[in-house]
Amino acid sequence: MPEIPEIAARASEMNAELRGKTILNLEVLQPKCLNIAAGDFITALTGAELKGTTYHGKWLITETSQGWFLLNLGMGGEILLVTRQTLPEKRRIILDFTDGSSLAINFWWFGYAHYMAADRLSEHKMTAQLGPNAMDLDVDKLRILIKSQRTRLKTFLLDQSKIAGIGNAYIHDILFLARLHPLRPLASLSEEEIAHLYQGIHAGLQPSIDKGGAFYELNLHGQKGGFVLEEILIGYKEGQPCPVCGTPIQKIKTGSNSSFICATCQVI
DNA sequence: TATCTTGTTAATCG
DNA sequence: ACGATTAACAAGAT
Repeated sequence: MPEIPEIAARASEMNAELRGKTILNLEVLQPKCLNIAAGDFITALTGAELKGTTYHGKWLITETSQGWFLLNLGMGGEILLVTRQTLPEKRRIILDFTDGSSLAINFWWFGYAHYMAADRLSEHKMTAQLGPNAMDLDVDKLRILIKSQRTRLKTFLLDQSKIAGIGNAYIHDILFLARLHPLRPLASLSEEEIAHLYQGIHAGLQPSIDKGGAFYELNLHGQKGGFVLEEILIGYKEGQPCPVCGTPIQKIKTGSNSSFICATCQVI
């Protein structure tokens, strides 16, 4: 479940370690994750030199000498810098570089590997529709976004077209830190509560950003992120005591997904 | 075996 | 048009 902390770490690693590598050839083991035919994808990127990598929401965006390479790891996956001799068992796309290294990309379930021509990045719908990165929002922009919506808080935070990069893993702690219930109607939030939400987004994401993402995702060298289970406050801790008041943490249904809350600290 | 899970889009209904 | 809900899609763990 890569969200902002994991994606930011991957972008930084790719930016530092892949820049300057030239693609010798590509192997596509799962054509359905592409946005164009596999043959066209391979033709487009063969011979391309990788440049910088940035991210927008859950998308990794790499500039190459022959256009854009965009990756979305979906519900989780690995981007491993290996060689043909050390290929991981699970891979869906492989980029072989002229220096003998290879990039093996896997999604554990859904994911996307897209190509856009150099002058057509703005036509890539899935990234063009994204809102600002969660950590780039200031409290005034957040207030304006909230005023224009009438849904519930959790739905809003997960809507990538409003705020990009928050997923259903970090959101439990973000809402707990803000002392807000996931089902709160947006329109009922006070100015003070919006300020708490802003602080919750930062306080919930920053520790993991500082540690290269969560333990359940791997970096380019197969090492786990430094943000460990013990640092998660209430997410996935059903039945354990709330760290603030001791009330057992509850798992509740919020629409089609689940949320972990402290029913004492987070009142609707 | 049946159910659950991290993402995103599309279709539908009110 | 908007919000809510559901299904679908390429798996894997329990």
